[in-house]
Amino acid sequence: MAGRGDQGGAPRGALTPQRRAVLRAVEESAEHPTANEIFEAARRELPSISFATVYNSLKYLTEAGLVREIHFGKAASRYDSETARHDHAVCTRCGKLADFDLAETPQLIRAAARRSRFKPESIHLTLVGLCPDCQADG
Amino acid sequence: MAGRGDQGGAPRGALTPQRRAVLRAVEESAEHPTANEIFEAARRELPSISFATVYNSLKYLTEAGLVREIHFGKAASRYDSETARHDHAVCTRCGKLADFDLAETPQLIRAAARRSRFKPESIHLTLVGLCPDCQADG
DNA sequence: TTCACTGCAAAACGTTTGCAAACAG
DNA sequence: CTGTTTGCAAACGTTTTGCAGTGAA
Repeated sequence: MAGRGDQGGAPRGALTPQRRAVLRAVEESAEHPTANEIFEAARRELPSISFATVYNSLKYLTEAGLVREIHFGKAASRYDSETARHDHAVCTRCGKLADFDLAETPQLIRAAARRSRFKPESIHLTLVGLCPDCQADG
Repeated sequence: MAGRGDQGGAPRGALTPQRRAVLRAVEESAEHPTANEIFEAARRELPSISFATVYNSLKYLTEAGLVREIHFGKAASRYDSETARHDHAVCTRCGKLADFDLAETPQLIRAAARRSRFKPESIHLTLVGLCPDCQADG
């Protein structure tokens, strides 16, 4: 079945319309979207896109370094178009995920490596607390 | 169906044989076990224990502060009987998860809170790299 | 009797995979 | 052709839930 025209064939190994739509969905989302949210957004632009393609595209984009995958707890993965190293803060009340950057991470990595005896590659730092909005709402 | 004797009835709100078996499984595991591994270990001691009970018990023990749940990436949750605040290191080669403790976390929390404008509650820090064994195996 | 806890089975959730169809090169 | 990508649907692993049965209080 199938084959109405939009689907199928692709250029060799690069930015297909689907991948572009997925990338745009990540870039244009203010928050850090989940695969599901990306799917919905991409579908508005490319109604025939499938869930599997969203996942394939995210995998491709992540490996290509255009997008970064973030995890916290057992919740669904979220995606971030800011690919440089940075830190996260999660709100315990509304669940918002914010980016920030700590200047002292190089020393931090060295200290952590010394203590753990691991050969360091990267460090993940997440602050858990109340976001500014939730602090205000009481 | 059922009711062969081991299952069922329980004291009001506390350490049942099942919960004790689950707690022991976490404490006696050298590594940080997954729910599945805990299930297998607990079953050796209490053959009739079910998966659901392991999850219920882990939830109870976590809320009671006897056990701590740790996540990394999209892998299954792992459990840790060391409940004091501490940091983790994950090996990119063999997947081993090690504990360590960074002395400078209070300053770190303050710096992160200042940068993110969140009201801090806790901080999660994970070093990603090569564990000592995998460094040796080259 | 009441109520928390157990065991089972099925459901739910996010994610991955197998496969046929559809192209680009 | 060959090789890659898509869409669909079904499978997967982890975790949660509904429900009946059980026993301590």
